[in-house]
Amino acid sequence: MTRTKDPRAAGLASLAGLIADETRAACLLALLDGRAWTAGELARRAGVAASTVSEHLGRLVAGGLLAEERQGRHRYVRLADARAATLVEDLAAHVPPAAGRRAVRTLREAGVESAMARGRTCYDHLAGRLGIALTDALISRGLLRQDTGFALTDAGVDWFATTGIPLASAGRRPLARACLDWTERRPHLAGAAGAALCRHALDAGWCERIGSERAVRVTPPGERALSALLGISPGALG
Amino acid sequence: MTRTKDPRAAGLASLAGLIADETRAACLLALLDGRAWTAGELARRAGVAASTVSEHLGRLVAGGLLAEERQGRHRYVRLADARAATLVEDLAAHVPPAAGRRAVRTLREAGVESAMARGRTCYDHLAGRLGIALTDALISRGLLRQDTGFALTDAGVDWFATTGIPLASAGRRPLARACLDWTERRPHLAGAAGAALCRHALDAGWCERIGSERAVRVTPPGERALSALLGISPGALG
DNA sequence: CCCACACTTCGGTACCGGCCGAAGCGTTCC
DNA sequence: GGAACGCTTCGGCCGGTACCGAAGTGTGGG
Repeated sequence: MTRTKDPRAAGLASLAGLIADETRAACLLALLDGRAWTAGELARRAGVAASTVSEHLGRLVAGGLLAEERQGRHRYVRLADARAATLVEDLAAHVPPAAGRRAVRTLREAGVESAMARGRTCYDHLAGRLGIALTDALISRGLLRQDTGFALTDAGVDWFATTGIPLASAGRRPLARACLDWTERRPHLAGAAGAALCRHALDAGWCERIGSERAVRVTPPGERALSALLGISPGALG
Repeated sequence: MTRTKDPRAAGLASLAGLIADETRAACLLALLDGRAWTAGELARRAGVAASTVSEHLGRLVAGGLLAEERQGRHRYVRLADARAATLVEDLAAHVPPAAGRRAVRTLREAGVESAMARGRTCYDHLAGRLGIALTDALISRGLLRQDTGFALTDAGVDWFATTGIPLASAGRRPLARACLDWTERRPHLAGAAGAALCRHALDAGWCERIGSERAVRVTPPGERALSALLGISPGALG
């Protein structure tokens, strides 16, 4: 018999418990790129046996943080929705930066790391120096304001419309939301507008993914478009 | 020798681990009222021995979530800062609502519960129906916008100034932030502006705390002020 | 000066949960 | 059809930790 306890506290504790394991945390961080991973990929990434990660994924799915999709002998898994991604992002943003340091060993690792710092996806929006540059440009042009909160201005809504980026007013998801970048330690545009911008950038060929990682690179046409539409100089993305 | 792991994942897991215990979660939720509690009060609240809660508080302080202050034979403990409060709020907002249900047994409990639903503090800002009414009033008067994010408008900044509520541009804390209310399941005003509004409401006698709980009540002068300044009818707070 | 009180430290217990390897199951490829 | 592959289930091991009561420490009151 368990003593009469607060169910709110129990819910909070069990939710936090889902993330409170290093292996599960590593899976969630990997999945923050917004794409679907197989169980085996996550096991290799986390450095544990396949059987171990299988049990972890079962718990994360049961807890509603992940959605799964079976295809043949593969089990694809991804973050359940934008809410789950926000949860992980928010929590990760509270991790003291000192804990994020990591010794870079090989040249290849250094290359991947600098590409990630330059530009990457963060669930469904753009992050890294690219994300910061976009956010700064939107702010300096009066399309987004960050001084009194975090919201698009009317001019900002117009800009999306005239630029041809559809802003789906999807359900209850906020249009603009701040997401704290962990390499830059500064907020950048997330939410429905951030997702729309990212999708358009990939669709229109402004950016392309590098290899199978979550890093993205700005293409030459993308440089021209960003310069023309937002006055972003290519040097700002170096 | 521990295998080469991601220090980011380790940091995330250990942070979540601080919250991933029902007793610690209960303490954090109790401390969400923004005031300082003694170790004994928290022990009684959580239904565990004093020695148990003592160890938990030690871990929470070491983890940076709580700040402590010793006074004589008492150990006062409170949330370390607005960041820590936001962390707990955010996480609690993701707890499925079904987990929040709780059987109300006594008449006294029902009274406390309805008073809390009417108005309460959430760390340093106002929540409950009172918080929602304030937020709605600010939005309908064009002082706050929620449709494209969450930010004060220029008119909103002016309103605070002319009403005599100082908006300290304190450090990096955002002026306006959305906090999801767990009784109303709707966002209300938090951040520096929410804190300033709450402090002013208590200082000016618009509201007063009920007993030693976190519930607050609107006073008659407060009703007049809220009606005159924001057009909030007393009925909206019923 | 002594007792009551709030809290902490310590020893001990019980339990939960992460991990692995082996075996089992279904899919895909040759 | 058989072999390789990806994943899951199971049993067992191990470490970490939540919990308590009892004893210890320091403060405040009578």
